[in-house]
Amino acid sequence: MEPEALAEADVCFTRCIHRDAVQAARQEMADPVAIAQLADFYKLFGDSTRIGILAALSTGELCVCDLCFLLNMKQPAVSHQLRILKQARVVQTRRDGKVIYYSLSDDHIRKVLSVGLEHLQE
Amino acid sequence: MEPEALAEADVCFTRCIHRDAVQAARQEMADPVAIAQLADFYKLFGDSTRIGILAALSTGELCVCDLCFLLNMKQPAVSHQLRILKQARVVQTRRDGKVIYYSLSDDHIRKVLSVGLEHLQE
DNA sequence: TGAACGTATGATTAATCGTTCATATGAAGG
DNA sequence: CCTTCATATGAACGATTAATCATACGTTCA
Repeated sequence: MEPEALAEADVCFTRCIHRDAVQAARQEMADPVAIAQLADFYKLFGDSTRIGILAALSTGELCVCDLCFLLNMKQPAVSHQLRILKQARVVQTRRDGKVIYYSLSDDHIRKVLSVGLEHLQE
Repeated sequence: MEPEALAEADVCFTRCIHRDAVQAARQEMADPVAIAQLADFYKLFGDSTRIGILAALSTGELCVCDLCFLLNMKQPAVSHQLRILKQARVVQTRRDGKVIYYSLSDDHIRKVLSVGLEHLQE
């Protein structure tokens, strides 16, 4: 028994497989690593708190407390999400004395937001 | 005490608030409803299984079992995710006898995928 | 109509994730 | 230095969610 047939039976006990279409998809689509990275990237946008933060920062830099006030959230909650966004290099920081200003690190982020908003108002 | 000051103290006990920047952000950024919708939309892309399905379907229509085989997943898992994607009108179906073919419902979806992939390979 | 097959659904479990409280860090000013 | 203030961090809890198993549905064909 060849390995492909084994894997096939392993996931679904059926013979309805369009091998040509599957083969084509396998070649055309992004590799699994890119898929996983893409999911991780979009996961950042899949939370209303973080989207709120990003939408706010898309209008200009803000400090942590601005975001707390604007989004009506507690400070640790905001800081935790900012940490996630910063680790993913989606936002960047600038320090001025005791205040730390956050801003979008990339214009790509702004584009992702706008593409999503476009889709919603089709 | 005016209501704004009350809300302010409620979320963070600090006075570091740039009222002009917050005010500007509040006017420029999308309304909270749109923000929530946007998060729900991107949540669909924030899972590697669903992104895998969408990436596969971006190459053409496939049946459930094709996706099982291609992504090496069990059939109920695929069906559950397809159900979520269909409810969100991200994919659509076509029936041919016993087989149900899934495809992307919209070219916007393809664009979202490509914008994300662009960002990753900067 | 009854068997076979592709797909959908329900309940359950396991793991992920965001918020919260409490506390720590680190810079500025007296 | 010692306090104040803006922000960060850690632990714990609660909620969401995806995979799994078992089973139901609906179409086709003999």
